[in-house]
Amino acid sequence: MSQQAPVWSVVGRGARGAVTVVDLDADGGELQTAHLTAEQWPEHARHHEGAHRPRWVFSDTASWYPQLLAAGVTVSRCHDLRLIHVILRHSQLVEDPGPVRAATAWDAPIDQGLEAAPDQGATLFDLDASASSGGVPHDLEESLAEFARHRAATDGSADPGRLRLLVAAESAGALVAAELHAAGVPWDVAEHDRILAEALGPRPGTGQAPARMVEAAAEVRSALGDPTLSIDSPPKLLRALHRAEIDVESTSQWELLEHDHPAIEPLLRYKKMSRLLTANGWTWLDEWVDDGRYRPVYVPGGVVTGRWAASGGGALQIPRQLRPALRADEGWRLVSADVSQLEPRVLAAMSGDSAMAAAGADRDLYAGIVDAGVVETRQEAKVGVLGALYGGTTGDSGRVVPRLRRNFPAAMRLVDEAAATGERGGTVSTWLGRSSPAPEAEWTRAQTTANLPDAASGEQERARRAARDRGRFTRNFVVQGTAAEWALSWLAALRLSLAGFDPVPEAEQATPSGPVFARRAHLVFFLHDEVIVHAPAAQADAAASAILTSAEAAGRLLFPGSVVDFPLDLTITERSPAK
DNA sequence: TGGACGGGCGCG
DNA sequence: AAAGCGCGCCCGTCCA
Repeated sequence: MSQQAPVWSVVGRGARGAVTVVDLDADGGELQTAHLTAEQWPEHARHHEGAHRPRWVFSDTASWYPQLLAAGVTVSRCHDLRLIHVILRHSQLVEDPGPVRAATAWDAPIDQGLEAAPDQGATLFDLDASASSGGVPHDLEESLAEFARHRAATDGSADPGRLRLLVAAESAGALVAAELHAAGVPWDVAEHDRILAEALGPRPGTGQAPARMVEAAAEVRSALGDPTLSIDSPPKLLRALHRAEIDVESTSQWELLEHDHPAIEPLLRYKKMSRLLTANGWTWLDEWVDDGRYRPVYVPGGVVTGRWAASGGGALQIPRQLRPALRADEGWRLVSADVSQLEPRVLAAMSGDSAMAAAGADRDLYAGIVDAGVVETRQEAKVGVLGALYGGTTGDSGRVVPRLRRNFPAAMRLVDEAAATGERGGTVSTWLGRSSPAPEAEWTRAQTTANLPDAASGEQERARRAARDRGRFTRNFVVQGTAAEWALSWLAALRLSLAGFDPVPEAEQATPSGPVFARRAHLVFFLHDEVIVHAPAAQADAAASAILTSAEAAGRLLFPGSVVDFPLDLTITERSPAK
């Protein structure tokens, strides 16, 4: 009897760290089962991956995959039950009611337990079988049952094709997130220290402020005539500003900039330094950079729109100022790419707005809007488009949006309708079918009571404001969420492409003791619309091509037949420019 | 003492 | 210059 090749391999944990792998055929029929010890499991995975390339079904990729990576095993594809559950549970494309809608252990909070155990995934086998990390079940029976619910929900959905793309992209993202953490961003500690010293003065002793901050603080106190002022306390600072007759409502930099007073310049300088020191100073360096690698913890699906979040290390907020600290290893290159104006392009594609697509035909969509005669300046175009995406109503944005509405009717109709749906308390969905969360009970209650005949006017106003707030959220949700889907599709294609690169010889490895993919071009950073690949110099051009090809593939996959393209700004450097 | 919360600011 | 969306992190303040 010939052995049928598995399409899916469902992984589950048994007693005392044992692992069971059940292979399924395309219809979910069980083919064979392997019972393994914790020690046997990575080797089994390596062999199984090499022989069959199944789609691995993990209860939670963040719990399973780091161990494989630590053992030098990578996999091509997976299905992340935890992440996909969240999507299917809320998607408007999925039949309702249905088995996947029922409350189960798979509804566990998304980040529980992850923060406690971001490294190496040792937790999964340290815990006994009844416990769970990440809040979701890891045992085989639960995983098989949940996986069957996923397939039923997807197959029976209003659009199985789109949902399958979303499921694959989200799961690929989970693999990428684990691999990014394992790889780490090559980080030049000396350069980081140099930037800090240049901005703040040399590293001070424990409990001491850097010299240049001390100077700036003294200048502020002197200019405000308050020798003991604690500048870090906004209320105290505000009172001191008022005493000096600087009439501001807050201590934020943009408001301070409007005033002319000798205290303003040193104060802004102090704030800038304080921010750098507390967010990315020497303490951050000590805590987050180890052995020349910065390893933030990524949280796929951490944002309701489908964007990733980060937990610890502030991966989403590395200041441009520190970009030069990203430096390729000797003999390696950083291949960086970001998409020009991803969100408006996504809007043009999903709405089929041919005028907006035409405006984006060249690399700069904002310049295209100016060239089309819609607005006078690039700045107006940018502010207007952001206003359209975010729901801006005031200032320049409010003035320009009506012009966009006339010139890009299809695009504007899509976001305007998303906003109207949100204001009514309705649900909107991304292009591939991720749906917005239902309004909170308190929101609904406020809308209901505000509509009663005897509602107070203040109550009505509050309810209207809450409705508009929600409208801006749903307006942006469809675009931000679809952009996230494009970016995940880009990542998914790119990581598979890079996985096909040949390993470089031992002597040229970036991190000889690092994960297996560190021997060839590999992803080291991802931020919404931007990727950085760390590549041996000889593979840099090929990596750049892979990045471009993957972006084209993502566009075709999501928007087949669309004329909208997604141009990249791409650079190959040894050291990341500050931009 | 310790958690919740908001101001402020970095990123897209 | 921000505005209008989405985040995370640090700080000070408030309150139990």
